Amino acid sequence: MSKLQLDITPIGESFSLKSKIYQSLKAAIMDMNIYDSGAELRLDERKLSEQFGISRTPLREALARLDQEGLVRIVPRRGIYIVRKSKAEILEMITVWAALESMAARLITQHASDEEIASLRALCSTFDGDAVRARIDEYSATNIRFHQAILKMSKCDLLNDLAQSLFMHVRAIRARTIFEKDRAGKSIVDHMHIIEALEARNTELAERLVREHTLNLKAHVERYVDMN
Amino acid sequence: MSKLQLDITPIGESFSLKSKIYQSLKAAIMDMNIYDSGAELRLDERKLSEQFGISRTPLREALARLDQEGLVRIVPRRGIYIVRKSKAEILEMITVWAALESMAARLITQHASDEEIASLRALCSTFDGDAVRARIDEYSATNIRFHQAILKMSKCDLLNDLAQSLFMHVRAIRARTIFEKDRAGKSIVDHMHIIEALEARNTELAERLVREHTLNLKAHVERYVDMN
DNA sequence: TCTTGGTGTATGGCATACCAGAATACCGGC
DNA sequence: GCCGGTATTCTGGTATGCCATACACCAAGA
Repeated sequence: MSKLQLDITPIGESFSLKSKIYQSLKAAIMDMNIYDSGAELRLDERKLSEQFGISRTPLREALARLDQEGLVRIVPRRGIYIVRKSKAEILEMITVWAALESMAARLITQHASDEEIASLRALCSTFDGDAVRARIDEYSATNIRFHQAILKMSKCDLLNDLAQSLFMHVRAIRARTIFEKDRAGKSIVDHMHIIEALEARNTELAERLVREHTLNLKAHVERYVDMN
Repeated sequence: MSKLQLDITPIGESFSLKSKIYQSLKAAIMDMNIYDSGAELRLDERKLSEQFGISRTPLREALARLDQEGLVRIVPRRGIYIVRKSKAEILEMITVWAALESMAARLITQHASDEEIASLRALCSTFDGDAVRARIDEYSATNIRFHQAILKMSKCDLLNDLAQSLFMHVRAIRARTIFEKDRAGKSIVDHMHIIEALEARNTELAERLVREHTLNLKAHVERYVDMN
């Protein structure tokens, strides 16, 4: 079947240099394990601009943006440093995450379709019992997708975007904590209960379960995670 | 009593040009009634840099920051425009605000001192009954301070900062809606109930009251505010 | 040996010049 | 008078160079 209409080009997006640099730097920082004690946390404008093969201006704009997002800190006439979040800051982020995601759950019970809610089961049912222990990393990815799906399903872009930007900072911690198998097992049970509450359109219960689930993570981090 | 020690200057902070420009522009945009149909929404880099008496570079950095915060939109090779938030976006902001402030209330019941909570009464008791109608603008300011005090009392900086950045966008709407005297009266009653719940350390109730109070504002805006 | 002053260097802040894409104005042909 | 094409201009993007400050190192004097 031949095309009857012009399939307009994917618009190419024509990314500017600064946005490409921004994404590249962000990815690089997030890939790097910044909580490793031997990590190099200092960045150099001129060296980076040389490595990227661009001038300092777009690089500076990208760095300024990362600075605003809290991934990097620019100290006038001192240097640019990758930020290592303190434990207190991580805990605050998890707290805010709890606020956002519980509101998302509330919205889902009011606005999402049954089909959408049902789709959450796919992000949960793949694992049960011992399967978790065997494929921890795979479970971890699914776990993350579950929470992101909830945020997205709220259909509130702002809620989703804010949570996303928080997640960026918390992901390293989250991945670390999930390794304790007790938490992984309990997590799946929590998720099932959350789905059931959403399906029952029980607004208050869904909100509470989501909040408690995340606040449990907070308590766990507070008690057991040592960040030097 | 004469000083026995040098009172070292508060270090002057030595704000950089870009941060000064940023604050100046931000204040200017917020002062301006951008929802007036006759408002000039276009900004010109070169003209602004001339008016400020600086070069384009720091100005651009300030604008980039405003762009990120959503106050301004930079369109490559087209222009820089002051953003007029859509009603949908305002509603999303109020929703997120509700999530944040209700979490703040929760934290207050757990961590704030009795004295702190009691101090909220000062932001509420000054007005009763007819006094509101007489001094609407004064009440409006107090009303705003009440909510900001709650956010701050949560002692969660992130929560406070995020809410603050949302508030910047919503303030114009908030000021407008408070003029209906029914809302002002009901608002005071709500505030009193919130304070009582906080004092009773009733976590769930305080959280719910705060959330409902803000979601009521959302419903009101959704129903009655016309933003063209 | 310790302190102090100076100098060199590294680094980000700022100014300026040029570039490329987009909108608009202008002009010629139909 | 209308349409299409070209030239000009307007605008943000990028490159580059100078400047001010913070720090390190070194030398001279107490």
